[in-house]
Amino acid sequence: MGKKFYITTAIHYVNDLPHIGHMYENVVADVIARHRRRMGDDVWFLTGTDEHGQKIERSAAKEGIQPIELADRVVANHRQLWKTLNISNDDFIRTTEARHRVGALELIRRIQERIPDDIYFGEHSGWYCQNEETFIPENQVKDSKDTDGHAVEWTTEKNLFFKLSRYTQPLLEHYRANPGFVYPQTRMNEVMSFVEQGLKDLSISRTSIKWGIPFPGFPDHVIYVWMDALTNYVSALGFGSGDHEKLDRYWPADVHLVGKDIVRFHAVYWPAFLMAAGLPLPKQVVGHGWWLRDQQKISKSLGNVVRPDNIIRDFGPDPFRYFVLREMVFGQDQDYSDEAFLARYNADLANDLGNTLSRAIKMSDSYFGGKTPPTSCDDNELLRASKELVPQYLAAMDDYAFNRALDAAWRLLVAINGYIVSREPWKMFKENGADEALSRVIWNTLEALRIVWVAVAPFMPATTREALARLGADPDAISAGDLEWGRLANGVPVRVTDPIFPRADTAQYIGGNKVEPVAPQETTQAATPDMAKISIDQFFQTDLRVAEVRAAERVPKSKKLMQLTVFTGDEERTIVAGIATKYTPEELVGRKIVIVANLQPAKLMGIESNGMVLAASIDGEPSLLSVDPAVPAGTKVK
RNA sequence: CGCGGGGUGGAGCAGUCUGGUAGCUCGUUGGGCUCAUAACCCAAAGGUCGCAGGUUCAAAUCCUGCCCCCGCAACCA
Repeated sequence: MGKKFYITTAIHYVNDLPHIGHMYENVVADVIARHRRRMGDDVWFLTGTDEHGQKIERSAAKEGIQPIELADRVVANHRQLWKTLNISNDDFIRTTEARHRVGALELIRRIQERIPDDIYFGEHSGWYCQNEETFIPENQVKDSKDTDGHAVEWTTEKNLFFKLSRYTQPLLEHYRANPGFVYPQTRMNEVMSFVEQGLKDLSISRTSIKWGIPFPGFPDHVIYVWMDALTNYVSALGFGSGDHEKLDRYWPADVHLVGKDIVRFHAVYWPAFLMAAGLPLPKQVVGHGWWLRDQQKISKSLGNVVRPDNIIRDFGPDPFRYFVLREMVFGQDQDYSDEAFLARYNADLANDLGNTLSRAIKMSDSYFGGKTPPTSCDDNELLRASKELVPQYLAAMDDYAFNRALDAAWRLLVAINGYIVSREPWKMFKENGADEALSRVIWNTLEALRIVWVAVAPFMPATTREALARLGADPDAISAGDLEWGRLANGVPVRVTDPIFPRADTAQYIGGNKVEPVAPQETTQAATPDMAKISIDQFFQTDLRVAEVRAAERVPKSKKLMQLTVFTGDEERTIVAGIATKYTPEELVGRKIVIVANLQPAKLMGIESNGMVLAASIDGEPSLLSVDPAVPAGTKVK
């Protein structure tokens, strides 16, 4: 066995089905794993699921089932998807498994044993929502209410804390000594500037959540998020179990592959925990970018979640795997669309890779009786091209620059097509039959193509097997050595059959099969039938009035806010409204609008707002309600 | 001075770390080929690489300043 290589994805949260972002992460990890394996490494590839916490608890309660039942169901989906996508993980860890609980408890025990005051009982204060039984982040609290309108109160809870502050310097030293610890570089910079500001101690338990691992010695507390979730990377190797064979072999991890949003937790919290427990740190945290939809972040709340199930169903896993790795510059964000997929599918896979396979095999089949040509060739332009491009390909793979790696392979493909046209084998055959010169030309074509497919193998494992078999090559010969020139045997059968990537009719496909992402749910359109009906008395509690805008100015530094001075018939008052994206101060002054006059005052960007202007909102674009200019200010609206 | 990403031919993007003829896909135009999946090959048109300075023999690439766009965060009572 070669040197060990341990790679992990983040564990995915089971409150929902996986979307393209999860798929991408696991495919990237899989490509790296497959590549390392064939380079001779002893690879261990871990993925899994994060299953504890409030959201699961609540979703399960909503369905009237136990959290574990919900988790089991969603996990089955995850596992099925990874199977469908041909993800070659060696293990799958669930945070609800006994082995994980054992590992998490062991981590805490080791920290307590080594540095007793690194975990201490202290106070955590914040806005607590009774209804949701949780602390609400400061930025989601307005007027003692959270975003769902539930009352919150400033609460102090006694919690277990981890003395993260102590690790500010050790972490910085580690970063300086290991500049490649976080990749790409921009993420490293972010992490460093975050840590340089000084770290605060971390709350690592909750009493408000029941669905979790009980904190040792504090039966009312469960281990909170990161102290629980991050431990999966060692608990999956048997940490704390007594059987440390895998742990000894594979830890520390070579790569933690995660989304850029959680790089911080993997590059700060996790190494700090490990330092405290006296365990070696992972070698590298690699942050990938996000798939966007129409330039927007994909999120459940926006309702624009992309699940390219139709693409995978209709084209199989390999084209999808190819697409996400070819299209995205590793580390950056990238927009997803079915159209972009189809464009690449047709151009790269059908026209280039697939069609070249067809034409090469067909020629060998007709000229050489269904077999590869009898004569090889060890000096020609395709050989030289492959000698130049294969090292570029390998270097790009090492840099996680998958787009460049694939580009190198495709340049060889372009060379092959150019070579075919320049030699005109069909003419050679017509003039001189299947002579040695023709044999060399066709063999070169097949051999170069074989190398292209070997290069593509980690990306499209299933299709590669098929293609190599058609070429008369060994379907399993995809190791690094198989990228070398000269391995295709003479006189072995080739297989002419249907196109390996049939062209897709883009217009037809988009028209017929496209699954549009769910339209954003506009909160202002929430007039659903199940919305509780109110009495007319309740309605009249709202004091709606016509008001005249006397003055308007943008709130400095604010994108949306406009400060209005309005006349309500008896007084002037200040209202701050989020309409600056649509209206200019000039067009507002003098306008008659409708306001809610008896609203509690609120401060927005430091300005007190007394009331609310009414506006219809389309995709966040406000359109003010207005009345006939003749209606005097102060008129009641009902 | 909140954090980050981006501005490269009509569209979408590489290239920027490690300066040295500006590249890919799609689209457009003309030609070639008929082995192949209306595929493939060649050629052409089309770019002041956001702007302005600077460093350099040489800048898309390095430095400084500025402008614009997009996320996140902070505010759409």
